Amino acid sequence: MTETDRSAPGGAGLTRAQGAPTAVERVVAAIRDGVRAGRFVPGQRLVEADLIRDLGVGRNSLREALSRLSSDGLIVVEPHRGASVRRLGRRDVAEFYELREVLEGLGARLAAENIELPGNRERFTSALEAVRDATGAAQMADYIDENTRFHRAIVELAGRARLLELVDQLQIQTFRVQFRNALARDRTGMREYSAAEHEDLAEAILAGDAERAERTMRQHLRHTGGGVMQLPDTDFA
Amino acid sequence: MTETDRSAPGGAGLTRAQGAPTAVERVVAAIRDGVRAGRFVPGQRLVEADLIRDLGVGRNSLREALSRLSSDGLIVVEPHRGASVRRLGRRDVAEFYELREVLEGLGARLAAENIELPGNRERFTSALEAVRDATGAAQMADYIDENTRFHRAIVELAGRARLLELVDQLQIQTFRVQFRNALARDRTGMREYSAAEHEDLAEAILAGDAERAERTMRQHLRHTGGGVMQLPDTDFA
DNA sequence: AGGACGATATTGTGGGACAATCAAGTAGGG
DNA sequence: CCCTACTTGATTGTCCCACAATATCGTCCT
Repeated sequence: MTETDRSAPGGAGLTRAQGAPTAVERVVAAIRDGVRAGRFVPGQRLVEADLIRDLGVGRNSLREALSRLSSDGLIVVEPHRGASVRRLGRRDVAEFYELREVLEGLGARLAAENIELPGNRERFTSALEAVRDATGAAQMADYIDENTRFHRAIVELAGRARLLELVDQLQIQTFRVQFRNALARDRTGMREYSAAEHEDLAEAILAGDAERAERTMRQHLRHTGGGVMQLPDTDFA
Repeated sequence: MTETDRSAPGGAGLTRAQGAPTAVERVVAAIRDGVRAGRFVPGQRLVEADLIRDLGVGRNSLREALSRLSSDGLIVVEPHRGASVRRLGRRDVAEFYELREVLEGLGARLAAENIELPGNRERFTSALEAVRDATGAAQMADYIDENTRFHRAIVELAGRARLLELVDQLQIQTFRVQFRNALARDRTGMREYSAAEHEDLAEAILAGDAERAERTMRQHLRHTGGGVMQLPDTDFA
């Protein structure tokens, strides 16, 4: 029936091998992307029966998918009340940026240390140019998206599987909040500020200066998080 | 049939509310404790049918439990091959300690900042005295256990839910390796060294010196991790 | 109007069935 | 005798159904 579409390179489980990206992961991807894109709004209930009908999967597969999403912190499952898209309060967002600071700070440090490894410099400059181009993109959303990719690329260079997994989870969360208000207040001034910090960061990494890379990354995320925290209450839970 | 025993304060899901510690969590706790205690050895296959029979649950519940454990990184699930207890290589263990360093470093910093909050000082001194007593315990395993509790207590003081969750996961992993060889080589010298670092750490936290608390914690974990990494290959995968 | 009760909706759990896939053992060819 | 291909068995992936447990909400009685 349902064609096994083997796309969805999202960033599934990491302790999981990849042989056939079948079934349950389709649901995980669908809901995750739906939340990211805002089709599922925070607090919205995710009724099993509806999802089964819409996604065309069995209840087992659906429930397992919900379980995984719950582990990732994207949804909340309350006993006998079912799943709902997680609401992010100020406290949550602040904690996420705090964690990103230490984790991506470590990632930047390691990336700088590993910059001489074969292929790494090429991969990094490629990601850097992509985010440079996106600075002038028409849609703020596109910039945020490319920005996320840039940060992720750095952690990839670090070469730590579990670290990458953790950062992925946190990025999705902060991505959500950033995205929510991206369309409304599109302040290109913020982009340029962010872009300038990216250049500093890139310089440090390309120079192999681990210490400076970490410091710059942490500062950058502190600034970004601070900006997000200044948003009005309506953008949170 | 099976009485719902509401013990198991292990540290289940954190985005999950607690109303009735029912069913699936029983399986999670059983397997998690089994792995921790060494009843399930790394690499051992976890066949669904066997677990269903031994634990007396349905396949649905069991599979959901395995899914959660996989998310926590305690087991590995390969498509069409089933679940098995995760094998920890040197690389894995090194990464775990690296992550603990930044995460618990942050935890110690926040704990120092929050030491004046009502009840915190009491809770901390209580945990400190417990680990002091355990330094002279008969069994090395008991010391390791109390040591883990001490570290966890610090992160609890930090007051960050997600951070505590991440640290819990990592502690279980490093706990496994430490525990494996605890019985064989019981070097009390290591305990005393570790205990001395704990005193430094406690002093910093009680003094509210966030900077020093973080530095001391990181140094302590670096030492501990270094010690574990010197173990022979037989203690890893 | 307020509270107790009951109907409805949804989830938690167990069990069964079948296809897909993997692992191993066996038979056939060189 | 060794290597390859096929058959067989074991195990998992997925779906379906049924029933119990629980929450949610509307109704009725006082």
